Amino acid sequence: MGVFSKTCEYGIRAVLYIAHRTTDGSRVGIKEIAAAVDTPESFLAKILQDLSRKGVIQSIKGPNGGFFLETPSLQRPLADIVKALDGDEVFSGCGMGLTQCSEKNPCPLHKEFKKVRNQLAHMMTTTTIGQFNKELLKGTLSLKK
Amino acid sequence: MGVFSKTCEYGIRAVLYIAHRTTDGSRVGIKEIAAAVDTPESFLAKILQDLSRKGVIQSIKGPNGGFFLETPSLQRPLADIVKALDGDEVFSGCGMGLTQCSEKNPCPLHKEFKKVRNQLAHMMTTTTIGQFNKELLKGTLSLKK
DNA sequence: TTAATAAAGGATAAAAAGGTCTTTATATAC
DNA sequence: GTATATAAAGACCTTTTTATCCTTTATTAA
Repeated sequence: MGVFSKTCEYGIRAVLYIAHRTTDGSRVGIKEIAAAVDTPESFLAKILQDLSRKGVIQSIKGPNGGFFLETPSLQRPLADIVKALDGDEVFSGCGMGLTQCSEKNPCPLHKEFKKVRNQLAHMMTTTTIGQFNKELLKGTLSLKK
Repeated sequence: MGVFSKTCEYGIRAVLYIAHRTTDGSRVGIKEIAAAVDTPESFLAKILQDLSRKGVIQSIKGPNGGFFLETPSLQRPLADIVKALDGDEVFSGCGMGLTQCSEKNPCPLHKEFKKVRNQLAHMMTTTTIGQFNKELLKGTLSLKK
């Protein structure tokens, strides 16, 4: 088990792919996306459908349709993808699974785990969906395997 | 989904409980442990059985038997519990699920995610199983709910 | 208006995680 | 030895996650 679910891993990869492939208002189809980020096509379709319903990405049906990102969407943090797919437990939950864990009623790991959580949250909220576009176009960053 | 699996969350809580309850060579039974850390009893039994087989904790059957920790076990890092139950993907895996992700073939998050991972790994390898015993005895730290 | 295209939606299946129960093995006390 | 207490082991069951497939709906273009 990684930090994020498979659903979320696939989602992040797909959204970053869509971001750098559609800067010009064009759209990209599920087949191409799934191949490019190496995920099961119909499972990814469900995930993108979900992200589209939640407004993280945009989509249009029919010929020349597909998935794309409106310009403002490129400024959104990656954390939005995670929250949409996995919820925000990973950013706020107790490391040992205690629901009542807090400053007043801390678990043994509370203080230290909070630092890690916060660093993860900070990283995912300051990183935007669009910020890797140049490097993805250059091919210096990978989205598959 | 949190950072660790339920199995692992339960395991950590149980081991810390055993640690502070058995410093004098005594043992503690599954019933008491499960109640104290608020987990399903027979599921926790499986988890402790696994940790015992792997040498993270010790156990003895029969009357006055139960789970306990040999003195050296108290010095082991919490990371050992995580590795035994969840493997070490959480400490070393790619944030986006790429198996080939590396310095030479990095995913977009590689550099930043590595910092988070390393902080988590550092925290869990420098924290020992026995280090919370005093506070647990005092009752200033919580292991349930 | 029709045909083609592509995502949305729904039903289902397979695999993994989470959880329960019963039996067996082992240690202790009498 | 016998009875008893306790963890180990194994067989199950349930829920969630991961995954597939088929039908419907929306859009476009001819």
